[in-house]
Amino acid sequence: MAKRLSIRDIANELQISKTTISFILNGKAKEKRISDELAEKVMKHVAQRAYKPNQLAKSLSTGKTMMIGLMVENISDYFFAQVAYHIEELAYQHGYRIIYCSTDNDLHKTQELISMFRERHVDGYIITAPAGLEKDVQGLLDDGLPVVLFDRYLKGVDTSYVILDNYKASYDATKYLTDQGFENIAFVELDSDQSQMHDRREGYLQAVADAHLAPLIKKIPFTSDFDQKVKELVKFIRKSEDVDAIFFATNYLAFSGIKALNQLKMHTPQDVAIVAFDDHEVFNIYSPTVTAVAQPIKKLAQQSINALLKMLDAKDGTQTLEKIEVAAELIIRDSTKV
Amino acid sequence: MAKRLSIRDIANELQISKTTISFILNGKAKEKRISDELAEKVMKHVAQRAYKPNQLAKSLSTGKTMMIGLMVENISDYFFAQVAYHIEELAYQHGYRIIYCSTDNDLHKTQELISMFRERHVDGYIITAPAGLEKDVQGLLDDGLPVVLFDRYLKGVDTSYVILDNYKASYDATKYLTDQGFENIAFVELDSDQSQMHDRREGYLQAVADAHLAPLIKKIPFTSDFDQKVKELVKFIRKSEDVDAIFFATNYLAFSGIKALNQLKMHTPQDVAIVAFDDHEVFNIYSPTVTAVAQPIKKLAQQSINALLKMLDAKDGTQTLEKIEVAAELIIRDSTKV
DNA sequence: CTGAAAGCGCTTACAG
DNA sequence: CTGAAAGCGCTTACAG
Repeated sequence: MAKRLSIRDIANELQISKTTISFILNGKAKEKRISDELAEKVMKHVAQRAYKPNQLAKSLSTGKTMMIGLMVENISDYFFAQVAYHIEELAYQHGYRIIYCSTDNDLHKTQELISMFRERHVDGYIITAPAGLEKDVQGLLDDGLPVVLFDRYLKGVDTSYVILDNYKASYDATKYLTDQGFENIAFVELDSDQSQMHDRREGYLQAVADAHLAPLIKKIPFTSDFDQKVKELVKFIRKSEDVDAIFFATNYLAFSGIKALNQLKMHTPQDVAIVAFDDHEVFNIYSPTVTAVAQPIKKLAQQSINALLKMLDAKDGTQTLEKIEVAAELIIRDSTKV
Repeated sequence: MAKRLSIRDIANELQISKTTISFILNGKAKEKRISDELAEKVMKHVAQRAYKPNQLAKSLSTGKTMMIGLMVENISDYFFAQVAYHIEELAYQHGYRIIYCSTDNDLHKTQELISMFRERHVDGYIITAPAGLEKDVQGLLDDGLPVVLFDRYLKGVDTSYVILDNYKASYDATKYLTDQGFENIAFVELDSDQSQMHDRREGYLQAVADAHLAPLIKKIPFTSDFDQKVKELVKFIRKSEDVDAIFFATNYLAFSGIKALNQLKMHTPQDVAIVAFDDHEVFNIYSPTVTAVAQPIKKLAQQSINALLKMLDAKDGTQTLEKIEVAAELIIRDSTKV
């Protein structure tokens, strides 16, 4: 293994001190009043020798790693994978690298991952928090580590967050259904205790109430697998004969629902209309195409990384928190045509 | 920001040397013949003070970071996201952390990412290589850095790889179609120059030839977006009237094809049967469900990380390379029913 | 303008 | 069995 060049090698080759080279490499030539010629000479030589500073050593002495820890619920989920992709891209442009992981929405696993990220000294965090993570996030903040909550916030934790305006998005989608004349709109959700689920349910309830209709909520166990969800939904749909529209709180639930409807030989939108929260590329492929509440993924990614960069740039004490609720977009397709 | 504990703090608190503590923490207590009592006392104190060694410092002095660089084509793609998820899990169990990135199959971007990973001193690499990366991978190997090629190999680069047996998988799927009595089987692929595309095409060609049928290949530009692909396929299908089955070389192509068939109001499998390379959860949801060549994702992930760990463990000189071709599984569903 | 020196927090060869 | 010391490759306060 070829020995890597160190700053000392460069210093020796050029017969000047490491200090001077370090200053030049870190853009402090002007500030330290180093002559332009010298700076240029060094830069040229460094480029020619293809010298790359050792980031490990740099991090050890500066305390910054230029790494951001991104904890999503599951990196293999379409929504999170997309978000991760964009965040990676944007972070990269600002000199930051991303290190991801999947929390599986498991509190214990997430706590372990945080402690691993701390050991690795990541500079900042973007987290889709499972319920119960309040103390751990507060712990990070107390130690001066910036955290941006993503997709859901944590009550009582005062830090930046970027979430969808779930309440309004859900309200609007439901109202769209009532406006279309649907009268028995069911809401299918996960029995999880997260802020976004809660807000989606509330939006639905309000819109139904505003239209003087009766709500009907079906909760599916969070831990059930795909086939179990389908089974649950088949049962539910079968016994809810008068339901004329179903609003699924996530796209995965919608997939289970579509499968269930297929099994029941029911047709969309003739027998029952459907709307899904969270768009998915597939919704636009099969017919009927599926009406969906689309999260503006790029925008969410952008806002998150921006919020974090702002905290990262802030000198101690001047923290500016950003609490952002991004508006969703209702994409109307064939599954709700009347 | 609370000052973190260092090994020196622990040493002071316990009135023994850093050396001893370091030995104990690294499981060398026995080897260094440190008394059990002392070792236990230290461990207890470390646990109680919640001392975590600084990985940065550790890495700087050992030269190991316990990080693996995982470069996939696109982390937001279903297949790669799944693989990444499993690799992360397995690596974690062996004390390694994963740092991912997406190459977008772009040579230049990939080269940059490699150089970024080198700066970060990752211990090993798992790479889905874009065409033309031969020299860069060889460069890593020359510097003693282990590389496992994933999903596709690179001709002339002698290192471990884990790929699907694309040729056989493709041959078998095509043979299944000919056995079913289909006589005009088209093969839709991307015009990219990667080993796996090449092997899939060859498998198809051989199976068609073996059945004394004529091949029909349609190449779609790699850079086209979804709608462009659909358009191309609509044109292609319209003018290829006698085609009775289409074999798509990737699941994304299959999605475009399904959309195209929908636009043409053609029915599957009555008008034309379809098979997709790479299974997708959605293939089992909509009807007709889609026959697919499934990559055993978990197995691929497992083999890859194993191959890498083997190289990582090897003392210099005793490298054991693994060149693994994993068998695919043909999952027969409704889209090819006769 | 420039350099010698201390320090970041570990590991480990060496000496006893 | 245990410790003082050098070293990993940077940065930066300090001195000139």
